[in-house]
Amino acid sequence: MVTKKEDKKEHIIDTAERVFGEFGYEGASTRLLASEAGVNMAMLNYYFGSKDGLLRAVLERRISSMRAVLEDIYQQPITNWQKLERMIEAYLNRVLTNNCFHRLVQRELSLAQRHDTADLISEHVFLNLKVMRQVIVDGMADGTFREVDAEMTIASVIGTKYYLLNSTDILSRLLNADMQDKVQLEEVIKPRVKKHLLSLLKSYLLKQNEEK
Amino acid sequence: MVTKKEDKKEHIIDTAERVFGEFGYEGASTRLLASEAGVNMAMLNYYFGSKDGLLRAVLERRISSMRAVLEDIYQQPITNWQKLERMIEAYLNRVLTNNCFHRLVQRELSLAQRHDTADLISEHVFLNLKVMRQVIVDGMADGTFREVDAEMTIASVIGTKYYLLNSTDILSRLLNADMQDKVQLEEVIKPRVKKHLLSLLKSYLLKQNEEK
DNA sequence: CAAAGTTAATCAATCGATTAATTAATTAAC
DNA sequence: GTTAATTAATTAATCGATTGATTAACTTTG
Repeated sequence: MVTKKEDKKEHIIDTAERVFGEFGYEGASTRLLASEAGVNMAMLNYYFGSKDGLLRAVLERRISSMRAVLEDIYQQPITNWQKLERMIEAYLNRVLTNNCFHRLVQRELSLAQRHDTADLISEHVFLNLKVMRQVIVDGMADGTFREVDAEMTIASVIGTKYYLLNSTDILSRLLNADMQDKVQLEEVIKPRVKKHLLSLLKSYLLKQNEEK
Repeated sequence: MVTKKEDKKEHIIDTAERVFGEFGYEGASTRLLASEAGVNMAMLNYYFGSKDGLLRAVLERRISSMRAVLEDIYQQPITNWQKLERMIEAYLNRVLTNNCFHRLVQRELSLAQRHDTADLISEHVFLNLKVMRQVIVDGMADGTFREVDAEMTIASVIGTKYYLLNSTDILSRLLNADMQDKVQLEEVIKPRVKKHLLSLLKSYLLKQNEEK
């Protein structure tokens, strides 16, 4: 039964995603990874070859799907503002739901001395950013958006989300909400970020933001 | 001669700040830290007690001064917009210049399983954010700012800088500039971020942003 | 009974930390 | 001032613990 083996692999990857996210790559020992997943330590090497292979498996599982979503939105026959709206919403859902994963990604990217895996992510993330930038560039070209620094605007959008994600502790205090709590995150924080980002971008990008 | 000893300690802290920033806390071994600083490994424990003590020394050196700067700006007899302007400029100068340090701080804060030192930073950063938030709250109270989500607005400002700092590699490609290069960072990136953030906040916060 | 899956035991390497011995710097004695 | 005594600074060697990885034996599966 292939299913059972694949289920086990999936379970290990699930666990590793969380443990890597909580402890960092260096901080998560193979023994910890194994015991958290409830398997023998040797199984990690049996399935993934090495600790690095496990990290790669964690990354590759999620890495490509995000761009597919963005590309799909980009192709839709809607206004550039609507595209931006949907992209932000899609990104927000991804990032805040699979928060362990995105924390892991962000942390590994921030290391100057990186693993080979970092380049793997780097390329994919870069392409994601380019799609989002293109929407802003298109919007400026067709005259619906003001002339802004497209790249920096993207950086502000993504930066807001990553900051929320990676400084959970501090922001929980500032926002008066427990961001560790999945329910609060989903029902309070997420709508709040969404509203904020859209309102921020609306007043910055859209020319006709006086009438409403 | 006390100076010589203190110079040596300072040199070790300087080096540790960079190495921790590049490799992460777990990734930077005591042997590496020592050899990069050009001292015997035992000297680290002699001066700082432990690896953790060295990290604490790195953090404590910079941690308190930022708030002093912000508090000073907050007390000045200027408009809230001007306060915000100056705070952003001050923050930007700090963060982009001592980038290794701020990368280190952010990375340690993003770990769910943290060192005691993380709480030390957490408190200070939180207080910094509160001061900046207060400026926005004040501005809304005196009617010069629109009614916005003050906490989220702060998150966007800090988040922008955070993202620039921690995804250097990707953003260098997106911005078409080498952010590792100190000169370009100082003369190209910094003014560009500054202009972007101020222009973004201006259109979002200030009511009279039509005339100019 | 052959292949895949799983285990406990163990590998060398590296981790942070400490030791005891040595050198340099400071202080005290005269 | 010179020298002896005392403290501080520095070194190489080594500590036990833990790291990622591998082995060989064992169990399950098809």
